[in-house]
Amino acid sequence: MADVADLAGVSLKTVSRVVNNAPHVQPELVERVLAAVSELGFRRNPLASSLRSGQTNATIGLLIEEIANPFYATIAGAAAEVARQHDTMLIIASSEEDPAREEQLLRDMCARRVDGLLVVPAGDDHSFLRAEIELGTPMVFLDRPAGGLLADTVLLDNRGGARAGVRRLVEAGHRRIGILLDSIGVYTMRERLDGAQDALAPAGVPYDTRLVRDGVRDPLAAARVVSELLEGPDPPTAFFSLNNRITLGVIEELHRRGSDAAVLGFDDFDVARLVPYPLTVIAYDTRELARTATELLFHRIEGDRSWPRTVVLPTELVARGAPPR
Amino acid sequence: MADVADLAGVSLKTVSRVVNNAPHVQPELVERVLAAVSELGFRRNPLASSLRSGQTNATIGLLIEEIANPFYATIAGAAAEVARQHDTMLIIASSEEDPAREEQLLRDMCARRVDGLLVVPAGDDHSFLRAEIELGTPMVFLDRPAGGLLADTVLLDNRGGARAGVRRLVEAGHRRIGILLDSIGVYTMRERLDGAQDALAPAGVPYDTRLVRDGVRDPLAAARVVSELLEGPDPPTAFFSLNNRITLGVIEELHRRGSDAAVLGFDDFDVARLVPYPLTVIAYDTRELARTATELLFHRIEGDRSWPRTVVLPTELVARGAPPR
DNA sequence: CGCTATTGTGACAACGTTGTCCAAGCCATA
DNA sequence: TATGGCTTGGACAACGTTGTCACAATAGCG
Repeated sequence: MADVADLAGVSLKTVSRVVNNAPHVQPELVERVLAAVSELGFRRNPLASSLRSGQTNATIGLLIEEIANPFYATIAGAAAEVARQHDTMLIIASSEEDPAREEQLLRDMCARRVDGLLVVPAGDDHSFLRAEIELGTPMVFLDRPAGGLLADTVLLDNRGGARAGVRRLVEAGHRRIGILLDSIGVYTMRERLDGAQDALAPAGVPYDTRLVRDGVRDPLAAARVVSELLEGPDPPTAFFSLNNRITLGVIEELHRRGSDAAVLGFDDFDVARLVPYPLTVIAYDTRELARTATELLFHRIEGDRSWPRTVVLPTELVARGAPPR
Repeated sequence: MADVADLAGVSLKTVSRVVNNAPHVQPELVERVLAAVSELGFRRNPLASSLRSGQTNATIGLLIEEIANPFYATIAGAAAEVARQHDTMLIIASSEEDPAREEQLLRDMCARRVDGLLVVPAGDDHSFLRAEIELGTPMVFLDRPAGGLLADTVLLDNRGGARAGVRRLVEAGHRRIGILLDSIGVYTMRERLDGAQDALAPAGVPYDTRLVRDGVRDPLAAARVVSELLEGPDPPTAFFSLNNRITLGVIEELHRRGSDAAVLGFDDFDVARLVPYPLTVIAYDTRELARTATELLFHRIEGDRSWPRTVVLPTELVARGAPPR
């Protein structure tokens, strides 16, 4: 900047004024400075700028579990889009579901003085962020609530969606429903399971824990569990899979066996149309989830200091897949 | 930091030494400083640090077309993983295939003094980056080559993969092959098309431009084009779709019609196993692509100043999908 | 013509760090 | 006791920028 000032024959401060479009600079000087800027290829260093001004550095952080997962990729895409509308860069970090790593990454982002933070929580204690929040870094949690912290949160209606889906199964006469889930340790899974129970009880269908299988991590495991349940005594006539990875495995196995069990799956997926089996999915708008959260974050960044909000977005039942063979 | 120094009763510089694990500080003082640090909740500001030291700021930038696209999401995931191994943060920005936006984002990232840049090019002129490269910001291009710039590049063997796939179709006796592509303006599409021609010519199969359809943007369009070709005179007996979005549409339409045309698709996709149609895909390792590029970038960051390299990764033919009904 | 507004410009310090350099203290050796 | 080396701590400037303030130049007024 000093070089530019020398070349243009003005003071360093005048250069600063020009590059910041500050008022009260003679048009002629502006011209000279701009000429010098482009001659020297000068570009303002936003880091130094935000160091001095203490103001925003036009960066927000997004913490997710795993970028390569389409759910989080969609979130990242929507967040990036909103960020871009606010001329803000997005830093993305993956916690890989590891609470220790999550804490380290969040601290690191705060140390970088991001303007705000979007967090899909992995751990269940986020009280270490309280100091940051009080220090003025706005944060919005999405998909899952923060642990031990009152903060803005945007969630899906996991429980309501599961309740509506299972109610439909029950109304269709199913009394034995196999339920497959990834991990009961995850908030969304617990909510979905609670929703299923909500729907069973009033219909007088007993909640049979032998039909509920935790720890189903991938399609292969799902296929195996379906086999077990179908070959056991008093097999289920319907399956409720609590995420789309599981749904794929369930369908594959049912298709292979030529079974006609009903399938209800939480999470939609793009190729669902192509799947050779009829199923009902509990769908939701992932982009909307992220968009809502990011917009809330920018409200906070722009100074909204009102009481923390919790927003719950609706889910929808959708019929998918090819009709049975 | 000054507050910490006061509380610990040492000089500011000593605090700096402690937080940087510098040698030659009395263990007792280290203790006092650390106590003060945790009491005051002090955290080093890496931005100010890198401003002063002029050294790395432990951040690399990744420019892709669109985060929500699984291909780019996978790239981002692999890049993030390698970055993490180097204790480096990853900034991700989407160009949305817009060259002007690409230029702006790349300039912005350079202004933020990232340690290096990973770029999936959207535009076809990147000469504006020459100044940055000379200024010492390492860059690696992946999936597509940079335009008008000699730089490190990691590519897939698009042409070879297409050649091998089409050769197999030809060897199976197909003489009329419908080819569907997204946009001839994209480098990878041109390469794949060239590969197809490479395989047709030596087998004496004419390259019939009426069978080549550009501008097929989504599965629906692909289905429509398949219909047209099949209903036209002298319909194709095989289809080569140049990306997986198109493959989905092609299969859906063929399945609907009960056709038994052969399908060759560029790009693998996770649910390919479930697809109710036999197909051959040209697969490749997206994670490996990104990993190779990111590791090359870190070599450069760590001081490798050798001549720019171009790495081409192989593709593989894989049989996928259910056997015909 | 002197007086005050108004506008344009620049000197200076500060943001939070760290590199450089010097000084003080200590010990060992001659 | 004097000399030298080694360890440790601190003063200072600098990284690239901007906020504050003061000053100079111009215009407007009686």
